[in-house]
Amino acid sequence: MESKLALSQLSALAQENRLAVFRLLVKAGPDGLPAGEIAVALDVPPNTLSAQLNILSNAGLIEGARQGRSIIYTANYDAISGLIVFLMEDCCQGRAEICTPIMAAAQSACC
Amino acid sequence: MESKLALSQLSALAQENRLAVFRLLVKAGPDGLPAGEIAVALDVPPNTLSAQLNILSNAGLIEGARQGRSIIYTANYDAISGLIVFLMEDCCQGRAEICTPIMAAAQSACC
DNA sequence: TCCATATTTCCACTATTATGGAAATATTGG
DNA sequence: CCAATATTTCCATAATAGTGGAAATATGGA
Repeated sequence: MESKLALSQLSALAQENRLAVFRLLVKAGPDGLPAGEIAVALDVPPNTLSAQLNILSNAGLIEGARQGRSIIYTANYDAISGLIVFLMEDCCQGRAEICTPIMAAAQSACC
Repeated sequence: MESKLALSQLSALAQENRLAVFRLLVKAGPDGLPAGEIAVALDVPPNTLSAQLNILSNAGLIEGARQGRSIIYTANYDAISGLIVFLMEDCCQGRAEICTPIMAAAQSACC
């Protein structure tokens, strides 16, 4: 069931620190950030952050890769794309006037 | 703080029944559905559903309007638009190659 | 006014989630 | 091998969210 994934992603994002982590990583781009820097940036103890990174990672929203002593986390752009598609997919059953302004707003916010 | 609203919307959507309610109302379109029909469709007791509708409504994702004995709920398309914008807004700081495929996927899922 | 219908509010109980101290694991350099 | 650094896992406690029975409120019709 596809909605299980969407649900886990929404749950993962539905928490202040995790939403901040995700947005930080989205901003950081493909290079990502090490866990320690995220912890400092958000002022969260490393073990607490670790649990939160794990939740985001299990939901597929971020990915971690060890690089030396650090673990570098990056946003998974495909996942957020999939989530947006899931939220939108039944939005315009023949009524393009409903969804066109939504896409236009997203488009202009992005590029 | 704009993220408070986004957080309440993500929390509202991060629950099986509420996500189902929201998607049902998105599909139902501008005419919406009465609370009772939603309760039957999702097989949830009316008082439980009422609490869930309230959470979605407080987050601004749906709106209820009394019509006779029923209360008709409709999806708030502006709210979901705003949430998508919030999740996307810092996604491409000069790197259009990151966000373009995301928007393209959303576009094709929608219209 | 009285009754049936539709939905909500109140409230207590249960379940899930968040948090961070302490200890464990992994890596690099000396 | 040992010490330092980076991060995670384990675990117990605290906080938040979900659930539905029972009663309350709102509306429309006889």
